[in-house]
Amino acid sequence: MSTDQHDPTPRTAPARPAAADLPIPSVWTRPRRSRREQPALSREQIVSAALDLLDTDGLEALSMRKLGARLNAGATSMYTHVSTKDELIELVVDEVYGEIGVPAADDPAGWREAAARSAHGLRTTILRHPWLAPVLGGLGLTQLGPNAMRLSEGLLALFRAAGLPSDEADLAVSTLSAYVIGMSSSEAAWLTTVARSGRTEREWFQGLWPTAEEAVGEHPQLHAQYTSLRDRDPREARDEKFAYGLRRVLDGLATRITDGAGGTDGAGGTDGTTAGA
Amino acid sequence: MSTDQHDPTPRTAPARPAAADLPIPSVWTRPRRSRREQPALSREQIVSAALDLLDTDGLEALSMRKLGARLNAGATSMYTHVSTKDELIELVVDEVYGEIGVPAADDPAGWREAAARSAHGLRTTILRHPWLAPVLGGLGLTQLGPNAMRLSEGLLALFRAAGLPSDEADLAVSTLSAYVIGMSSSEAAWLTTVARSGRTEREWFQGLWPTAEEAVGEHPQLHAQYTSLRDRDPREARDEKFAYGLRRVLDGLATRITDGAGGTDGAGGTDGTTAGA
DNA sequence: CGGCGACACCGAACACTGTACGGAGCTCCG
DNA sequence: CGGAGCTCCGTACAGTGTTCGGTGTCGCCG
Repeated sequence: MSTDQHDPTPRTAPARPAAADLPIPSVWTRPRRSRREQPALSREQIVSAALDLLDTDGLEALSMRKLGARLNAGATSMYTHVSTKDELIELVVDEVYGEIGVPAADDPAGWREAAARSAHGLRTTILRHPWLAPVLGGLGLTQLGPNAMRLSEGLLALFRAAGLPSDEADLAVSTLSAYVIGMSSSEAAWLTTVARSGRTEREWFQGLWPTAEEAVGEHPQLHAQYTSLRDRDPREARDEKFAYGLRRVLDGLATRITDGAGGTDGAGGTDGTTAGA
Repeated sequence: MSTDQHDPTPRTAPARPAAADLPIPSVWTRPRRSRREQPALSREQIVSAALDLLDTDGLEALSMRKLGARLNAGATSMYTHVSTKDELIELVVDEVYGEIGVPAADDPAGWREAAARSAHGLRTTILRHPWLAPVLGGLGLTQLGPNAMRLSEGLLALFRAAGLPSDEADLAVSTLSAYVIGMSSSEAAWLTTVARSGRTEREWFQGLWPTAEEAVGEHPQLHAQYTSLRDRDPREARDEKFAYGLRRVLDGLATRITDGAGGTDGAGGTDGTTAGA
């Protein structure tokens, strides 16, 4: 082959020795391979390196300089492929959206299982990349990346196939996503603080106990809740909590699907309009 | 009176004119009032100034230096009252939690309206302080601040009074909160980007339209959804979307309350365990 | 009443951050 | 052979959070 595109040595060799003392620039010390036929830095490369950095070191560890270093590139070289750090993060977010399988819309009767599968998929993705939690909070559900769109489209189709009219399918997707993102982000935040402490989830919880017990003060319900959590496997408790809420959300959606649909929604009382204080 | 504790002049007067030209330091130009009996800087003061800054200029505008300037104090003076910027933010978050009314647990039959009221309260608080969205993503639901605890306790009591056992009341509260936070954060994120553009919500949406139409590409459901949103009042659409999801969540919780409770949960199929891809 | 420890405040400094800009090296097209 | 155009990068700027040493002032104790 004529291309040596994965050359292990840094591309620009010894940087720049000011002006003098450089060891005779010969053909051999010169960097090889053109820049044109293999630009050495690509958007995908940058995005995947950023993802790596985020997953291993967390959100605040991602800096353009560190990212550049990891790619044997200068700090500002990224800006020819990505216009801003925020844009880069949006790209990375869509990248991880790609991990979530798109549900199949066949079998209308199986909508519930399919929706549950997507929900769990979204959750595991968030837990695998906990830095998503604050980022999603700043980005919202309305994503324009191709992978996010594929997923939305699939969910939309799923609820359409289950019998909802198109407007309501949108509402249903948002409801489900909001729940999953809300719950999973909270878990991710918890896991992040635990991880930062270097302790296990259980150790951290028990270390927190004295503080919590005092803070819980005169609140009997909270106290009961905390004590009952004390001797449970935290991870199992989280799994169960997520599953419970998911069942409730799906139950709520089911009232609009399995019943004679096309009703005026209703079901509740005046939930819709009463503003809270 | 001997104390002039709310002196309108800045405490450190004209900052510092280098070395010369200062107008003869006499007894009269000296700052009055002791530091001991009115420390001039208090935690509450700092927190409320920070809240102000956050509400008017957004999350990234909050810096210790700007905060200090607003309080006529040096940048690092905050650190005697607050150990870290993150801690400060936690305090501000609990402060805004205080805006949300705690539900009353009397009248078990009215649980649904009460829960809906709390949900709307949480939502309006998040929309009033949109910087909460990314912050909550990094903090999770488990808050130890007094106001957050008051609210949790109230919600817990509400579901207990409605007939749920204590473990399940916790699950119900989490479900509801996750939905509300997920949905409202998404709205807040949207509003933040809109606000940054200086346009109205409608203008921004219509300006986005060409891009969106292209990005939507081959996805028919998404296309339909976007076009149907095109001629609606965005704010009304958001309100309706939130209300719809809230009804669904409350419907789902209702299956565990108004029915013969104490069942084995069930209702769905295998929602609980199937992991997603 | 004098001294002293505690305390609130602050200026300077450190190690970083995102990014604008100008220039260097390169390749391809005319 | 001369640009045009592109990628890459060093430098620089205007910030950031936080540490540290110092300074002035207070209440308290002897």
